[in-house]
Amino acid sequence: MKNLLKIFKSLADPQRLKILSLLAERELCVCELQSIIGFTPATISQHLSLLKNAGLLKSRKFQKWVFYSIDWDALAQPVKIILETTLYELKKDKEIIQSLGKINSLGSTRACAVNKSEREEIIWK
Amino acid sequence: MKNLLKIFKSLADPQRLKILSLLAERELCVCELQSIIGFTPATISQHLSLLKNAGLLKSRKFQKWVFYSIDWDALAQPVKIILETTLYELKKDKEIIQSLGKINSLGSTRACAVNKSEREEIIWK
DNA sequence: TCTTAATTTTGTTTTTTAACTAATTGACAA
DNA sequence: TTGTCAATTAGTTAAAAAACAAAATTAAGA
Repeated sequence: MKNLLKIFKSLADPQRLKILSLLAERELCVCELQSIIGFTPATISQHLSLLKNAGLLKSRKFQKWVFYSIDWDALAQPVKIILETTLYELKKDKEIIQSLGKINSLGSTRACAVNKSEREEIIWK
Repeated sequence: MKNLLKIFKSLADPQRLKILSLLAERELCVCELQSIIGFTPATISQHLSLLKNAGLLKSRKFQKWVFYSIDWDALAQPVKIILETTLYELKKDKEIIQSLGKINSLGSTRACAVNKSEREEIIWK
């Protein structure tokens, strides 16, 4: 029960649902998430470590940045089902749609976006 | 998002997961739930109204008692999937198994169990 | 009608959670 | 090595949640 409980606690917050929806699109670093959903870097970092601790996310360091993404491979089947269902539903939400729209307008001049092609060759840890 | 959030908040508590697992077996009144999982009637009642408010439960009055059960018919498909997956997983949990065992040893001499056959003819509201 | 039993509501206390600021760590660049 | 930027950790505060006891409500039964 403890594992499931951790999952549900991690899903029981609007900011974290937003973060998950964004990470379902592509990997993002803390500063990108911050610029999309607001709050301080510390707050975003807290949400991310909570989600990671629940087993939903993985992260990797690249240069100065830490990139987070959904850890699909590590998810147990039932959790995968719950997360997929949730993400599918969230795509209909106005506020989520708005956030997703901001991903594309992040701009490629951001420091963390400059070495994109190089970054994508790095293996996940 | 608000609806899903309500669902996840309602699932993010060990007592409520236990209550849902019990109600997945059969309808139960507040006093039966109380005798299985403990806490005061007021606390049980609070958990039940929170779950009902999230749309997961329905209730009906029969004589002195209020019987609660899972409102499968009213659940939207994605919520149904999430709840089914969750209940399936919870069946493997030691603590949940223990609680489920207590359903059968509730005893038919309980006041609320005496008119069982009569009760089951009453329509849900 | 009056009493009793089951449940709910109200008010209170304690714990947990979400946010912030400030201090620390880690990686790179000057 | 030193400075800078990204991220994390630590410490604080305010809000939300979970429990309880006590009072209010509702339905039966005396």
